[in-house]
Amino acid sequence: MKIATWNVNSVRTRLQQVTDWLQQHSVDVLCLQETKVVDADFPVAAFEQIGYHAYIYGQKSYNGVALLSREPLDSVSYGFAAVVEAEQVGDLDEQKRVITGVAQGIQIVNLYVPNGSSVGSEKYAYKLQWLSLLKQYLAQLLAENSALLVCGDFNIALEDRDIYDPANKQTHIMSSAAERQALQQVLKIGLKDAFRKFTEAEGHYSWWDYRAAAFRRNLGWRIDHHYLSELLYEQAKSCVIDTAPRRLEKPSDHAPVIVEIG
DNA sequence: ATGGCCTGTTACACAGGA
Repeated sequence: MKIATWNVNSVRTRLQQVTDWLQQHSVDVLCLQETKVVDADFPVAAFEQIGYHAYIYGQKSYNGVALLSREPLDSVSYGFAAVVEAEQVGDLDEQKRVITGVAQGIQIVNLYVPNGSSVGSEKYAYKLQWLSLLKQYLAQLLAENSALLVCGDFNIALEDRDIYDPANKQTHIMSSAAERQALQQVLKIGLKDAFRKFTEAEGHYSWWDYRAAAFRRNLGWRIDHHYLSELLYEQAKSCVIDTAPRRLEKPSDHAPVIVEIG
């Protein structure tokens, strides 16, 4: 079973690229982030025409996540509040960043973690608070299903080898100590990085800034991840970043990451 | 040293991204 994650930076702008990619790769489930569209305007038909069911959770202009699946998914739910007590969630579901569903028994969680803007900002505090709630949310899901896959755009590079230049990591968003610690706390419930099961080397990234010819120079960050529960980690067969779509005209700034289970 | 680009909005610059 193949599951992919891809921050497409607007599903409408990237529609042709995403449908082309699906037809070339025929993954079982594709998790999209930054769809940037309200549900009524999501291009559902374009995906149904190529054999995918679409489960969408969007908002106007910003954020937005979706699950595209060859087979219908079971138990699809939207936001933290489907799992965690409402008083714990507070306003953290206002931005549409969390969707989950079950495919062939695997609980697939698709996340768009807040960017955080800059270290010490209000958005940064929001990001850390959001990650704290995420831990509760995932712990509860894992207690109900030991086959848990958590993927998406985490906006965090966990290790220095995940960054082209870690020189300013402490002050840079996506690599500060507090962000890394917050994500480590989440992973402590029993999740492991699928990519690092197969690849130890540095220089593998999933996001490159549009500016300064960053992709051509491979000045990137690995911030899009597949985290697997122990059960699935043992079954993982491969995990690769597909840089081909990043080379196209008008690409997303992120590349898709594909994991194969069982 | 800085910022460089891209998307969506009811826009004709801005916020937000990372």
